[in-house]
Amino acid sequence: MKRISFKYHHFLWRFMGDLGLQDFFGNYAHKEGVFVERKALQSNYLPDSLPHREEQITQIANILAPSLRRGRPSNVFIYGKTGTGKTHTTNHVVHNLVVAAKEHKVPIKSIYVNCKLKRLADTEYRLVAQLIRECGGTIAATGLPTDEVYKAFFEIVEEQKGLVLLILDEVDQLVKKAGDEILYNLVRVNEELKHSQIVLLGISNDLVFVDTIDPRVRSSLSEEEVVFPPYNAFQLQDILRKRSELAFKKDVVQQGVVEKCAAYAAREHGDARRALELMRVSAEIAERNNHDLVKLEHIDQAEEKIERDRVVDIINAQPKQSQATLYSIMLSSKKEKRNISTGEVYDAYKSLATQAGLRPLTQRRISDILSELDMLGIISTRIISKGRYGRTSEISLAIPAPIFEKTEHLLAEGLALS
DNA sequence: CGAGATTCATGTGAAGTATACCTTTAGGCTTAA
DNA sequence: AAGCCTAAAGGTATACTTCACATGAATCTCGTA
Repeated sequence: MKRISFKYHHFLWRFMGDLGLQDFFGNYAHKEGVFVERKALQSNYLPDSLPHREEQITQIANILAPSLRRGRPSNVFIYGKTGTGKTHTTNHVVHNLVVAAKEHKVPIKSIYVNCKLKRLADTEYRLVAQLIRECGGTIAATGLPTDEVYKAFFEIVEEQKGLVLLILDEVDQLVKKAGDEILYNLVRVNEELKHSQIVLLGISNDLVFVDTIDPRVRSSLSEEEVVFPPYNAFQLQDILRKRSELAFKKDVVQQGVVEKCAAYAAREHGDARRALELMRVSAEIAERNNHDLVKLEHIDQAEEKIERDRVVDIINAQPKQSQATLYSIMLSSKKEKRNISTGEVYDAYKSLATQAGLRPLTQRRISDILSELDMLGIISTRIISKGRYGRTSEISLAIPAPIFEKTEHLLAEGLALS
């Protein structure tokens, strides 16, 4: 599709516009679907109420409340596994705070950055640059001294003449990659700022994360801590029901679907995001198959689709060299069913790279790429020593077989034809 | 037979290099008074 | 003379390479029972 020239595309569009498209859209609009409000199940949807998180809401609210009297609240550290509502709850509270502040004419601004997003905020420089962008400023993507970027950011903060709430989602990812100096620097800023103050709200999936950072930073970063326990199956059911009521028409969800979605997600440490996604994708599958009832079997299909999409997204986001590495793992693991060693992967990679017109990287670099892929959960590596015959990582794909086929095709296309 | 030394294939840390990009500065050119 | 553009100089972040050392259990060596 992407190879279709503009002219041809244009022609196609007009052709369809005249004959088929109107009908198509017309049918689509009148078609009986299961959704009323699809958005209500999407992961970025912010519901008005967050059930079973009342305690955390009051905790955070209490911590941040002094800001309304122009005091400086403590920095907060928020823990919890993925999908326990950390991000939503925090944003919910902060949003309400900002609204209240506006009413009372107290200057408060909030900045939200997700540190996990690759190439956006995974180094010190990029994080600060992203912070500036969030404030509406512009900054060069590279080339500036880091101090300079900090300075630019401070100036923007200073201009606010008030409180700035800095929400750093998934800080643990950032610190793991870029070190804890960033946090130290941000904390240190407060001493230099005259008219403004910064409050850090760190959100982390990693429960032991705080123990790994510099004690100086630790004491100032986690002045207050809030823990988000996982939802249990009943709470998940409750959440799912509430959202389904918003999202679906009446009586389109088969008995037991909610329970099954909740059970799946509860198995994965109570991940509500996953439960909701499962629900939404199941319904989409049902809808696409022209069913007006979301059935249990759709959930299984949905689960596979979600996993596949996740893998495909990750792979597409990878640079060419990582893709080549992954592809060579796939090729060699297909040849031999046992786990593969680093050396084998590197050999396969070298020939593949030259074949695809890439400059082969060194083994050192491939080793790093492998551990990155491991972190992404696409492969799994385990260092083993084979005694007299050296030490190596046992590498295996962490992708289920049916998804494997699709992605392999994708990689082959992306590499060989470029 | 068993304790310690060897050995292999690679993991891993540190330092160096190439590239791409940034700002500043200086010089040359144009323009307007 | 002032203003603007361009190119070189000087600087940085990032991705990668080079170098060097660390690892850890199967195997080897050699002393001992």
